[in-house]
Amino acid sequence: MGDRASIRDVATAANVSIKTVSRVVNGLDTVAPELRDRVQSAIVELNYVPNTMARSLKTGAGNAVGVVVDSIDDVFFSSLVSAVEQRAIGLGLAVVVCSSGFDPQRERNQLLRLASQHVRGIILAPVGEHLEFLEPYRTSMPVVTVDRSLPGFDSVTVDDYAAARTGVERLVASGHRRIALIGFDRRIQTARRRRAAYEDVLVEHGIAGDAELVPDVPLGSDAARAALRTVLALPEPPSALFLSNARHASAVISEMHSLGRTDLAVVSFGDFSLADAVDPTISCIDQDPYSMGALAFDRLTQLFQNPVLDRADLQVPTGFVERSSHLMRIPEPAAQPGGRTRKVRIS
Amino acid sequence: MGDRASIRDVATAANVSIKTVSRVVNGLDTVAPELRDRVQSAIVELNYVPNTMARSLKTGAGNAVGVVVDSIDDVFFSSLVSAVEQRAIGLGLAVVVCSSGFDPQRERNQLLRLASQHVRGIILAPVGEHLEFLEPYRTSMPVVTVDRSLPGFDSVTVDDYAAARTGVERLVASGHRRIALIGFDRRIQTARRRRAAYEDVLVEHGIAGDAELVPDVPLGSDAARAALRTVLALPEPPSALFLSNARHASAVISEMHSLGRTDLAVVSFGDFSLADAVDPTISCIDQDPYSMGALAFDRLTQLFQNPVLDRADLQVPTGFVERSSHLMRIPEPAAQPGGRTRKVRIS
DNA sequence: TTCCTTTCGGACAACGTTGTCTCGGTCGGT
DNA sequence: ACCGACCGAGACAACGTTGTCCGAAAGGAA
Repeated sequence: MGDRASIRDVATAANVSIKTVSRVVNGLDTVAPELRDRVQSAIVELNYVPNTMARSLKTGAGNAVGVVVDSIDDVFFSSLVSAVEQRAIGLGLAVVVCSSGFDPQRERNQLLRLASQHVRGIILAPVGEHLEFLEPYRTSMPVVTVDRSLPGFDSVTVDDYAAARTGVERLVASGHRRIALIGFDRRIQTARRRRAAYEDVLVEHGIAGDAELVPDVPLGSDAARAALRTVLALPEPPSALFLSNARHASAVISEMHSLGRTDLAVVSFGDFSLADAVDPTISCIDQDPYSMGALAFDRLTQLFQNPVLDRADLQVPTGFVERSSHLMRIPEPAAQPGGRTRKVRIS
Repeated sequence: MGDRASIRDVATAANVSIKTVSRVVNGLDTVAPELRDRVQSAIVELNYVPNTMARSLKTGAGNAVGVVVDSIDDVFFSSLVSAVEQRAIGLGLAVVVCSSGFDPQRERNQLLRLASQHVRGIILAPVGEHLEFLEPYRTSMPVVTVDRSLPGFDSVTVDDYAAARTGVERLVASGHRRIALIGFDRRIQTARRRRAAYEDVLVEHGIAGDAELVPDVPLGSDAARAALRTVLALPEPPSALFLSNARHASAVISEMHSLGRTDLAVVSFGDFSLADAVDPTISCIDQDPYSMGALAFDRLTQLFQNPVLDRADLQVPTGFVERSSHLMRIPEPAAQPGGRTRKVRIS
């Protein structure tokens, strides 16, 4: 009662050998119907559940996959994790979630902890650049990176460069020449790629770049809000925003509204809820985190079956969710300093 | 190389006994410095990580906690899970997340699976009413419910009734007498409590109830959108909405905007991002899911130390985030059918 | 009836770890 | 110098499970 029933208890209760119970539980071998019934009723009577840890210890194969992301409390990653978990259920695998908090040291701890748990494999949004310490475990514990790639690892990403180009080009097509990039963090690979796309598009259109329009935005929504205020306070403020990061988009939009600056053209990298309800509605590059999670998990299961597969960099196509914000016009040259909200009726 | 190093490999490499390695790894007993160094260099050389499963098997104590929620892809639960994970890191515990998908059968499977994994304890947003099958495991695996309570289990909730009363009273105070409740699902305990509060407030103010203003809303954002359209199509449509569920709030707000019906007064049970950016800004009852997760985890750790603690029902205080939507006035009696947006300037 | 084959149950070891026990060695005290 | 006490290290068993092997029983054929 106090302690849990083990296979041994079931065996004595059913008056059979331990091995017979094991056979019944796993259903692999044939057992006489009479005995099978005895065993099964003993199982329900004793509320026996096989000890997965002992089983995994014996068989060597774990029964869980690990997921390491920046934070679970992030629309992008929670959707991704959700996809992984849905898929994992089908294979009877548990999902262990860990957050790296964007700290390479913590990421390392989490990964080693997952290794010690003998997880079957890992889905990782990498932070650190140096994951060589994983090498000894890679054969028994494949790793697939998501959102960001890492040399030597399978990855599931989007074409950041191309998608970001699309977004910036939409803004340029609406006539904007002062476009701020909010969400840049040099530590993040995707942020660097998106910035490169941003700068290339500007150059191709003969628009002068301005480093002040690309503030460094570390984690946290406060930083994004501050970044918005900073660029708006510039002598030559931007007329458009390219939000390179879904994590910060809500905060920036919220700050725009509280400042009454809804006259800015906006494109967000990453869709988010209510993007279609704020005024103006926010045009987004859709990353489809759910598909990314599902694809990463599928790739992981392929690696389970064949660990020496050639590396693959899988890309999930992005979409452009056409709403209205990217069409916002440029204000007249004689802009009122510190002017109030200016709304533009769209088509 | 192919297989992972075990404590035995370390022992032979360092030329000591297995037990000595164990002592070094756990740092419990004193080991001669010379031997300790030998062992430690063997550990780094072989990339040894102790096998947590074997350890747990031997010691009997698991090293993970399970979390079972409706869905991880839900702002409320992802925030809650995030809090649990943050806390768990500090104790070196892994977090296994499972979604019940609001299916009692699936919830049962997940719980039994967690039992078979010998998790240390479980944080559960209960769906099913009958969890007696957990009884045999409760002493070795405490359970704390969150968001919803269950007879016989510790719980962390909010005072749904009182909080919902506050919300509905705000709407009544603004003069509304036709208030729709969107988000009701009879299967959900909190939904029932919030509905009770809603009805009590109406009765106390002499307002006639109308079952048509309380459509049944099953899961999924489509259902919430449909429910909104249904109540708005009523002969006597509501002038105010009480959104009893954060999960559906975004969908309803989005639908309001796409229908151009931003003239409705709104109070949402549960805050969400951009509630302060849509027009009108949405007044919310704040449930503080992060605190709920943290508190549930803390309670769980108390139960680890003392499994026979008296049951406790912990309540996290709610706040009312005063924005503007609950102040929306009633349209004049001569309402224009299908009228366009009507904005009301607030104080 | 006897032998062979088939079929199914059980004893045993092992997965990697830790708790218990014991033993050898060393140090200090008298 | 001898004895006792203490401390550090190793042998052994066990956690719950499964894989391997073997033996026993039963059934069919000659």
